[in-house]
Amino acid sequence: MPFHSLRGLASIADDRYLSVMRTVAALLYDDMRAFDYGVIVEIWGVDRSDLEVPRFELRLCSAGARSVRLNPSAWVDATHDLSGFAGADLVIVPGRFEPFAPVEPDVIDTLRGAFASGTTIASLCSGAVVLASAGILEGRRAVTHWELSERLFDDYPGIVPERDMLFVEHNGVWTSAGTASGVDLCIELIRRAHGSRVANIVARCLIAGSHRTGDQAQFIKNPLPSSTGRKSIAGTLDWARGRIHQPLTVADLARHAGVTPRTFARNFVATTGTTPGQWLIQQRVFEAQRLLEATDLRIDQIAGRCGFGTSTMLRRHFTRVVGMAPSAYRGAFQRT
DNA sequence: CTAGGACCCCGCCATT
DNA sequence: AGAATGGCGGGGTCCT
Repeated sequence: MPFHSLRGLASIADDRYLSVMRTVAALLYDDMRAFDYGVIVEIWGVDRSDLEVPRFELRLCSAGARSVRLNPSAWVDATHDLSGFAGADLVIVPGRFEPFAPVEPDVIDTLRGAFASGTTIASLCSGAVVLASAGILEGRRAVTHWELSERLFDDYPGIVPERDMLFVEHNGVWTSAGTASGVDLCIELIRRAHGSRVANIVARCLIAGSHRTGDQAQFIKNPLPSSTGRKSIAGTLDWARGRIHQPLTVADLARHAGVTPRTFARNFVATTGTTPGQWLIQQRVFEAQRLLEATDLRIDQIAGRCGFGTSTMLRRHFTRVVGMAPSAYRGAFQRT
């Protein structure tokens, strides 16, 4: 199965391109989080070509190609030294348990070089500190684990701080809040490069929720569906997804749930981490992605079927959420 | 692109 | 008291 080429498609607000992404270089260094290592290997290191997922070349790069010590304790062998960053489509920097400990100058230089050459760069958890110390986050929106936010943003005032996000992208640089949200970030990277169909397959393999978007809060007060109301939030979400082609409003959802809009919105945020209106838009965009990939419907027909009244509305929200226009998305990902 | 009306979101407070 | 709810206002976003 050929790779879809994204060359020539602009990422958000920048001329940096998310290229085809088949070579992924991960930084290995001492004290790195075993979980982050696991995420990287699980996402890009497992051959799922039998499920029509592109095969990736995963390079595990450390200074001098030395073995590194994971935390909690394990040793991992590198496959490349730092020259493995060259020519990669994505460089990914995992977190450490001592995030502010100094990093070898070679690593910083190599990261800067990769960034300067236009490579997409992503950090997991406290890996954002390494990006910051390389100057890569200067002037960019970034997020990190909530326990590190204050110090990171104090130490590097040039960063545009984001706090209530799971992950964020700014001009080809991606940062994620930590641990589990790294999975969400990695799946989103795959979605951008290979489409939501492939991303959903990978998410399914990981038994991960494939629809956690970056703009959700890091804290979800009540992660289990509350059944205290007449009908659960989850039930209302299913109901709404089943009629996403209709012009639903937040008031409609509240009515279905049997509570006032104020209470509904409050419970909704506590349960899902996002607001009802944003969730609706997100669901409509998901449906639009599905239709763009799987059908030949015109853009205005798709707008009607996913609940956007007009193609203008579809284009506006789609571009904001996905990072490219609907037509470009179809050109890259439509199954023929 | 702009305008203005509808809708959404959130803090605040009273009520249950 | 403490928790959950619902009403209200205004500032922001969305939509026609």
